[in-house]
Amino acid sequence: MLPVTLPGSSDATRERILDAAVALFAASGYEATAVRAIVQRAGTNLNSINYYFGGKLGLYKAVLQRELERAASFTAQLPQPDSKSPVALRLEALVLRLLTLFVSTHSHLPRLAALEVVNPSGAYAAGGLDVHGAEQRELRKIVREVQGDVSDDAAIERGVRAVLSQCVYFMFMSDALQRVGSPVFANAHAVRELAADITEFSLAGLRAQASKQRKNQKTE
Amino acid sequence: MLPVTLPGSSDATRERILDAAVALFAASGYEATAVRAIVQRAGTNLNSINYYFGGKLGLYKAVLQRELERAASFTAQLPQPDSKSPVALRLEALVLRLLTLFVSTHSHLPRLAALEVVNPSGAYAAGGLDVHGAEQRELRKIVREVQGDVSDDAAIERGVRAVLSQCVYFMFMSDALQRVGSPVFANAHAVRELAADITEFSLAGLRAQASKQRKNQKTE
DNA sequence: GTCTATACCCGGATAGAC
DNA sequence: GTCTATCCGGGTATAGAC
Repeated sequence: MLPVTLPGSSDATRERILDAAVALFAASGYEATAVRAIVQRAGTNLNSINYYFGGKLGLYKAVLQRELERAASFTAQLPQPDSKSPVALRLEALVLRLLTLFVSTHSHLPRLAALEVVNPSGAYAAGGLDVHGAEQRELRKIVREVQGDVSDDAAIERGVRAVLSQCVYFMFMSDALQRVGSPVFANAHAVRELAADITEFSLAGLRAQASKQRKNQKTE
Repeated sequence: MLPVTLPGSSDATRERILDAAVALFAASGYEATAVRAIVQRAGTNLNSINYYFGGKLGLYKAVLQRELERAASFTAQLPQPDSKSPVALRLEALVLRLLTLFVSTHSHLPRLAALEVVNPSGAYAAGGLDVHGAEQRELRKIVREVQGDVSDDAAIERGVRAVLSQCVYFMFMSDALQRVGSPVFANAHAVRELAADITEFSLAGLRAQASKQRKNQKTE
């Protein structure tokens, strides 16, 4: 057994490797990044990755884990409205939380996640967005609330998909949009405006879905 | 100069290579697929790729081009409503066209495009969705029409993004959803239902955006 | 225990001989 | 058109220096 992930072996070297690795993995994906490039950027020896993480895959997993933890602790400190607040407010807060996760310029998580969804590396078997399980559960709750009496499981799924897809869009596209030169979200203000817009759009959409459903149920 | 893309050098071998390549590129992406795997699948010699396409990259470009042409000729023969039809119908037809492009199980284009957007290979410089320029232009037109008098450029952008994001979602996610075991769209009927749902949702959303805009303009 | 230098083996792409 | 050789870069294992 190698001293791969022992928390006791905490070193600055380990962190330096992680910092270098997350940037390169995010830039080019798992397969395309060479360990030699990582150690060069980190200023360490070729074997350091093997020593600290047991190999390239171990390093990759450590990178993903650290990014997930950071993102979780970040969203945890975002303002969360009271559960008695009106749905509109709660939805807007949730959308903002999702967008912050997906578009944040200070984290490499969105890029890593996008790469992982499109081209799973096997590091996370069920590579999906189950990462954000808490957010998804809350979204379901809100959708059901807006749909009211007509909400069956299928209707909820449709609503969740409609809202979520508008947010995930930026996870996949923010880099591509930037590349083309489209207006991106530099500051927090722009993100808040976007969240408000998506909320407005989605609330109306959800209600329309529900009223359609109501009509269909009558004719049956 | 090598006889790389000359239409005259048409051979069955060339097509066999293309068929094998598109499947493998779509499965694993450009970098991850080995030339050896392609020729093995095609039943040709190792050097055949070099001979017909001048190299791996040349083959990849040829694959993309062929898929794009096929997709274009396919959507061209989809029913297109009269421009005098009500917006709802035109929007639904457009959404269906987009979804067909993004979710079609008989084409590898969506997967290739998703890979290319997230991880551009340089084969297409402005790697975006400008591919579907015609669809985007029509979408802008419809959005402006729904928004009516309050539509400025920014408002149109917001509307287009909201509708488009719901469709592109499936380009990125359909494989991941399938992997998790979520209900996917096996038949054309399911896709039509989805298109109807997205249209319903989006029409309501667009109108809400417009009325919000109207209110804002008053208070200014 | 932490870091370094080197050697190994594999697989990929391309080019040249036939 | 085909087969073979060559070269390169990849990740990993080993042995040794601090």
